[in-house]
Amino acid sequence: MAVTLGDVARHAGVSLATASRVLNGSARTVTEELSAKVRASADALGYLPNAPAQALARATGATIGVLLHDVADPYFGAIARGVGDAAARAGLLSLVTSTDGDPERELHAIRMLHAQRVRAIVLAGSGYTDPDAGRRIDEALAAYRDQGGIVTAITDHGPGYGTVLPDNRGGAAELTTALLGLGHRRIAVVTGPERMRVAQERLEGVLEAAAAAGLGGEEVLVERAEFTRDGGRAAVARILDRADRADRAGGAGVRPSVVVALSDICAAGVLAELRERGIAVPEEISVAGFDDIPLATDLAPALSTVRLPLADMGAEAVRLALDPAAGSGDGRQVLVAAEVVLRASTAQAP
Amino acid sequence: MAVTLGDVARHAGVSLATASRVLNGSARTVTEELSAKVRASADALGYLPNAPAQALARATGATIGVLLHDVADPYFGAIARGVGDAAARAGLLSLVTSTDGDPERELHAIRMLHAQRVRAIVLAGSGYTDPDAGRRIDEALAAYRDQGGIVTAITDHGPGYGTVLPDNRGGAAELTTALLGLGHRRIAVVTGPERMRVAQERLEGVLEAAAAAGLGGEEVLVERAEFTRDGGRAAVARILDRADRADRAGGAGVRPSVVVALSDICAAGVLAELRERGIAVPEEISVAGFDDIPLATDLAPALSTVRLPLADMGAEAVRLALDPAAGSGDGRQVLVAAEVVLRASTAQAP
DNA sequence: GTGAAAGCGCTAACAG
DNA sequence: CTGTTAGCGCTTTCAC
Repeated sequence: MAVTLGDVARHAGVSLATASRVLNGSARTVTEELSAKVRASADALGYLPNAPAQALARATGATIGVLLHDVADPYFGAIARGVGDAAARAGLLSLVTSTDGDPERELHAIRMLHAQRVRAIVLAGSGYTDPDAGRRIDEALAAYRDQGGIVTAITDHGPGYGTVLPDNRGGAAELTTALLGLGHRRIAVVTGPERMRVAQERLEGVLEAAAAAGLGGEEVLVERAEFTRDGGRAAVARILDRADRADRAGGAGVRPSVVVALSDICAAGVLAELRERGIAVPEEISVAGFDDIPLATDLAPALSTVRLPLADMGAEAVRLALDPAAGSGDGRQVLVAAEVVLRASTAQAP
Repeated sequence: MAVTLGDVARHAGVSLATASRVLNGSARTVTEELSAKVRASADALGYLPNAPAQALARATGATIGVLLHDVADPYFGAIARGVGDAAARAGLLSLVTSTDGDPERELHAIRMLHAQRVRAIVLAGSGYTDPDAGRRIDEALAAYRDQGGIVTAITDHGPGYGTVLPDNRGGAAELTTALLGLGHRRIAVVTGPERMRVAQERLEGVLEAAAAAGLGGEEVLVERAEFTRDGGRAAVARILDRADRADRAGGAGVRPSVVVALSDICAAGVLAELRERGIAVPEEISVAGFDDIPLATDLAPALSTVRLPLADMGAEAVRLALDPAAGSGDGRQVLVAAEVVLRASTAQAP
């Protein structure tokens, strides 16, 4: 049914090999005359290469895989876009898998991508810290690499992988310092699940800056949450309830004057909960996020955050994968700067 | 290098055919004894099927393609997530292509997906109305279908395609009616580019409801914009500038009392522009959007909009593609209801 | 129920 | 520079 290379070759009166050479690039060269004939036949017949056949013959496909938590999440969506665009520029298609951060599903996704013989796998959201799940995933990744696959990561996944390294720690530290500069002395941090490397790095940045400014452990409340809107909402609710209970028990002013959510999505939930409780932001409590997702500036109030060039990071991960010369340092790393963006959700401490 | 089916067969002491039958399903049955042996060998050796080879032999791949404007856009991101999940449930991987609505890129993407021999193509964001570009795209799609491909669409693409049909027109009409009920009599509509079918349908819904309520052409201002934040922002700026100019020229009260942006992203831009101009929402002007993207409720103020079950729509499109019995009506359509959600951005007309 | 063998469409030596 | 040919790994008749 479909037009094959053979059909084109016959129609052009050349051999299969020649047709292949002109249509699907090759080192060897073909005379312009035959070349033109083949091209003419190809589009007269409406030839479209059979990618699986090419992948089989070449032992590598024309696709690139992306592993992330959720494409619908603005953070990952932007990365997926960057990966997709860079892949397209290289003539590749991108396979996107949303795993919700579930190690079992990540493992399965990696196997599927491996089976597809994708040219490379970009790890965008698999920042596990859990060694157990990590081992099996590493094995799957190793098997893939042993067969010529390339793995590249956004956020550290250990040495050996080309890595795009956003300055999570530095950005978080800078943000914290800025907040401290506004006079805040009691700060609540809504961080992500322990297994997420980004969450850990960002948390460390906050803690580090707080400690450097002489804040003690009691002045920095850390609350874990999923990196989702509801996670942020619930986390801030717990923080406030606890503070209020302490207040009633005699303490005073134990409420934090600022809450730093380590992801914008989370911060959106924090804002929602605060609004619902009638707590004015930033008059009573300041709020900051991280990532600077596209809608951050449209939240109520406009969210102060740390900007990361998400799409570029995705593109960079692809470049690292496809270009053996890209990246520097022994782990082939690309460092990405984070930039503090102060908007309306943060103000001088009351 | 890689472990092949042949290796497994040899290791298990059976033929290639038998190994294939047990590992990659088939109508024929194999004794439990051999079956077990093969499975044991397979995972002793760490066998992973070669998807391209399977695709070549079977003449169809284990992937599904999604064509959309931009994965990073919440509307499409949610759809992509739904498609990806449904695909995963069917054991398939999903290929995502962002085209920014550019017909040339859409055409190219369709060809790439066809070349990959994807099992189906889900058209999520190709609602062109422009017949010129449409023709070439239809041809590419037809060629794909002639070779056994299945095309399914979200939003109407003409008969012949299985279609998931959100009630754009009805939702827009209902929203408009609700606005009219709040006393608004001068309404501005920020719609999308002419080539986008969704934009047209939604616009028609608004116009229809307005006409039914006896509003004349002068009371409904229509402004086109790209369906992006900046598009919405610029559109509302044009609307206001024009109204203000008219005001100065002697007219009075020509400013609309409500602006309906036919996409939430657009509405976010509208809100931003209004905020910048110091116009209070909803006190001076009400604003409404469409889609109910996840962050709609977190905008400033919380956005009134029309909810569409985006992820479900994506999943439904996949079901339509994979299950020949799915969908009803001659065009195999699945109707999806839209629900008006009134939040803080709309209020009684001043 | 199981195996042998013929492709699927293309690439890449290898000759000429 | 061009053509011949042997696979790539798997599925699938077709015999046994």
